Amino acid sequence: MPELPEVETIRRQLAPLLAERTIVDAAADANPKFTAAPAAIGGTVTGVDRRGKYLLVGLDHADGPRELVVHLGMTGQLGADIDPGGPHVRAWWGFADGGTLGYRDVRQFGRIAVVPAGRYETLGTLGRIGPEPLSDSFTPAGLWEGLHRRRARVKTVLLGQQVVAGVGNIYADEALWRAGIHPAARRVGRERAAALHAAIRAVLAEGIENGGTTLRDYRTVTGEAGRNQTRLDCYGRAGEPCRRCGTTLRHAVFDGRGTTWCPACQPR
DNA sequence: GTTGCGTCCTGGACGC
DNA sequence: TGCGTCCAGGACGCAA
Repeated sequence: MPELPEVETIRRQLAPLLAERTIVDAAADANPKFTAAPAAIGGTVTGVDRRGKYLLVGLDHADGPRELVVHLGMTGQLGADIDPGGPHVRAWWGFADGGTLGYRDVRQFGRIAVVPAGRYETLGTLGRIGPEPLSDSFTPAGLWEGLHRRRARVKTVLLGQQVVAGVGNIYADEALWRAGIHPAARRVGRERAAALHAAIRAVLAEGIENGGTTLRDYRTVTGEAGRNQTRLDCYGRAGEPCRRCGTTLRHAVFDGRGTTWCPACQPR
């Protein structure tokens, strides 16, 4: 399930692969989530950026600068070696030099859009997305204010993308474990918000350093698995002893999301 | 405006 | 071995 570290890993591989190439052909699945892919035809790639979990491919186009926006959802994969006619391929783009870029997505939770550059207001979450967690715009005070305004569970707020961008289920569990905060807490003080701020940055930075977390579907552009899954302290370890205190980690569903936490280190 | 639940979607795991 | 059921979760729609 691609979160910020996985998407950033893909972005870093994709940028040199797509640089200055012109899209001359494309096709998409009938699912409306993907039908926008051909709107990139005619564009020359100017760069590959990322915002939260969204990949932003800049395009120099005759009708003005555009952006190809790709969200990988749960099982989305991008790759030059993805056969456009292969199973679960929802879209592909062909380049003037003859190569292709395929988008495969088994569960179809991803989505593709093409918009005028920088115009994200029609894209729901991306139009309201919060600060990049590894940038200076994400501060302990800003996180505290974002949490303080809300009465939802702290983990639900993190997953909402409006207080901080790019955090998904895995890294939310990991960051809350590191900060010692119960995932269902509805109030977080300034001190604990600062600890959570540091934890979010740390787990995401480590995730990027390790090339992302592969639990099942995630693969880089070159088809490799990430290495971060061996470093997880909390997510997916329910029933096992906490690495900090030895207490058995618990699992429950909060707001529809499977959640693992340590009842001793993360008291309610 | 906020919160929380249901839905989409499919392969794998599991039980019988 | 084969079948049915459950589970995973990001984003979005909708009701309260």
